[in-house]
Amino acid sequence: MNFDEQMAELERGAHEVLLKADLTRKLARGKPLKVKAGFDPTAPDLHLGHTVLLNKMRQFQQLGHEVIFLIGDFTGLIGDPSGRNQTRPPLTPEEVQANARTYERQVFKILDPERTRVDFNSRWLSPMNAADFVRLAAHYTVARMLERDDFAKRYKSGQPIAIHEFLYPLAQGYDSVALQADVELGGTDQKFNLLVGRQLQTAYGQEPQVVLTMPLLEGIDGVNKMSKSLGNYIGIAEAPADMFGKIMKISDELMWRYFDLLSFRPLAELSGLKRSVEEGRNPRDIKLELAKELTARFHDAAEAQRAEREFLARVSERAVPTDLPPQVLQVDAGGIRLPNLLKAAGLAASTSEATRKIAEGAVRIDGERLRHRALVLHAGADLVLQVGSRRFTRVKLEPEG
RNA sequence: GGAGGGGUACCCAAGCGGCCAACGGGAGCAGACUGUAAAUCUGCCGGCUUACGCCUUCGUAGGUUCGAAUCCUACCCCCUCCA
Repeated sequence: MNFDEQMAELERGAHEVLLKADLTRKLARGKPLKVKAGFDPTAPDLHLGHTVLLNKMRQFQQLGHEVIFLIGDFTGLIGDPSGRNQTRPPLTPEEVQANARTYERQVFKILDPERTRVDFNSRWLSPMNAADFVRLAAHYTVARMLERDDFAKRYKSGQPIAIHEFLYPLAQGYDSVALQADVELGGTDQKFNLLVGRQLQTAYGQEPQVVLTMPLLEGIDGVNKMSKSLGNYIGIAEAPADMFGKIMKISDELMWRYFDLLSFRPLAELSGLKRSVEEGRNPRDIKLELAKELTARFHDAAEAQRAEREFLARVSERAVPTDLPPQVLQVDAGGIRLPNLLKAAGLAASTSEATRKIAEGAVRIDGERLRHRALVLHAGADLVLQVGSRRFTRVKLEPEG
């Protein structure tokens, strides 16, 4: 890969590169760069949104650079002011370690463990004393701090800004100093913090890092950024069938966004796919490719194949899945009424909801629609229950006792 | 420290003695449509009940009343303004 191709690859999908000239210069030296990205210590449950950044880190690795996966266990104590999350309960060292292990398990599906250094910023921030912090704070001005969007807004509208909130960008910026980072990656919402790093590095006599921001991935609703609390996420630890199904559920438009930010396919191939849809190819087939690629990444190719087959059978041909693990439920001699069974099987939150779903025609038994709410099932039955088109479960009824 | 405003279901938000399980919007779920979706239209959206009805819910605890989310008292919490 020549130099220009390398630059193009690194800029792919990026929202901004500051300064590009710095990156060019650093790369031109031909030495591996130290590439840093910070992660919150509290949320080890990664979803596809997080992987946008990881994918970029992976690219750097593939080009031979050193990636530092930095867990912000110290900054986690402060809490990034941009979030509305107020004061967080401090994590114990044991919790931080446990979360770190969870991270590693998930992250190495994308990153190369050989070329990843996992570090914790408490390593250099905890030993700092008050005087050290005063010296650090002296390198930045209030005026510059107030340039930050949310600070500016709050200041203007008279909303409180706690002093300690200023420490977050400073501490994060100091991480770059401590690591002597060449590049820091982050979401667009991190831009300010990343730039503080540049400033502080200069103040500490270092060459400033390159800041590369990645866009925030929209969740499966296609509107809000992907987040667990909004429930519009696809977790990377989800079962193949769930992951596949969720990806297939996104809109055609959003699909291209996912291709850009999540797929490892070369740009040329993507434009080929786009063209083929414009020429009349069914977008569904392209979406299947995306679902397969991502499912294979977090599981494996065989599982992805299987998920695809099941998806096609279930959704396109409306078939009932064949090899569901049965749930065994005990019923007494009088049997169990359908709404209660749906609740017991976990397909409805309450019998009231189950009753409604039956009335709506959403409930099927062995693929057959059923509108009879008073139906009673007895021990010995072995059937597949279904609510809507996607939720299935197989139950076996056994006599009580 | 003083003055005022407010806490309603997953979220926003009406209601201000009975017609309130509580308007409306969003989210969600389902049905129709489809290319799987999206968009659109329709329905549902507290729990229990073989449907007759019953039970719990409007910050918390009491009270007034035949009857309260709505009135009274105390308490808790949030916000705004002034100092």
